[in-house]
Amino acid sequence: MELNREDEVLRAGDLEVRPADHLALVGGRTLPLSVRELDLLAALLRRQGRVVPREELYSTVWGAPLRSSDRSVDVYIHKLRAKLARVQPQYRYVHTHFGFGYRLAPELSHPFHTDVTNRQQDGLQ
Amino acid sequence: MELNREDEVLRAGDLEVRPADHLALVGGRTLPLSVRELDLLAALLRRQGRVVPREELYSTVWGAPLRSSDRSVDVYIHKLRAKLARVQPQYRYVHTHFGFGYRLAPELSHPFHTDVTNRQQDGLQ
DNA sequence: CGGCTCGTTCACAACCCTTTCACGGGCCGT
DNA sequence: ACGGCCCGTGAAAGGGTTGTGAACGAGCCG
Repeated sequence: MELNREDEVLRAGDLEVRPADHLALVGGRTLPLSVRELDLLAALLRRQGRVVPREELYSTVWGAPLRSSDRSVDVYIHKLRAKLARVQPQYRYVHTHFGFGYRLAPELSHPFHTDVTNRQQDGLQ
Repeated sequence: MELNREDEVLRAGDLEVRPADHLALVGGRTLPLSVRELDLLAALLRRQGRVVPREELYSTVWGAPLRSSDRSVDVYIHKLRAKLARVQPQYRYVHTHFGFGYRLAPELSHPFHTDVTNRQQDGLQ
C-alpha cells in the first residue's frame, strides 16, 4: 500500500487524480473508478514515464507479493484502459512493455509507433 | 550477460537508453524495443565507436558462444536499424564492418551516396 | 431475500518475440 | 569479371505473454 499525502495531486495529460479524495478527473469531469482501479492508476501516475514491473504494481496496490499465475494486474489495466478510452479515445495512457509491465504516459493514439506493445510494423501513418 | 548499473544512462546522438528501466528514448520519445533489441543496442552503445565482432555481441547479449551459422545478430541489427530509421531517417546509427561486425556511431545519412559498409582498413571516419 | 457492485479467477483468443530458413544482392580476393 | 563467402531482408513456425469477456462468490443495501 502507498501513503496518500492529503494534498497530493497526480496529473498526466488531461488526467488528474487526488488519491486522498478517491477522485479521478478527466478534463474536469469525474471518472468513476473503483478502489482497485484508482489505486492502480495512482501507482502508475507516481511512476509516470517509467516501466513499472507487474510485481511492483501488485505489491504496491495489493500489498502482497505477486503469485506467478495471478492476472489481476492485467485485468485491472484492461478496466482502466476501457474507462479512459471511453472518455479520451484520442489518447493512450497505459502502454504495455512485453515481459515486464506497464508504463503510463499520455500519447496520441495513432501516430508513429503505435501502441500498446512493441509492434513490429506500424504502418506509415 | 552484462551488468546493469541501476543508474546507467547510455547516449549517442538523440538516442538515450536506460538499461535498468528497459527503456530507450529518441529525442525524449519512447522507442519501443523488445528485450533482445534493447540488450543489443545497449551492448553496442557501451562499445560506441568501436567495431564490435559478432562473437562478442552474441556472447554478451545471448550469453552463449556464437554458432557458425547463427544469423541472429544480423537479424536483430536489421530490426534495430528499421526502428531507428523510422524515427530518425536522417541518421545512421549502426554501421556494418564487412567480415567483422558492427559499429555504433550517429552519423548523418548521405542523401546521394549510399555506402552501406565500412572496410576495416578505412580507419576512423 | 433479490439485486447490485466489486474483486477474483478462468478460459480462450489475439498478439508479440525469438529463432530459423530462404533468397537475393553485396563485397572481396583472385 | 568470376566465384565464393558475407550480409540484408522478408517470411514463417513455435512458444510464451497479454487482451478480453464471462463466471463465480462475497459484501452491501433496499
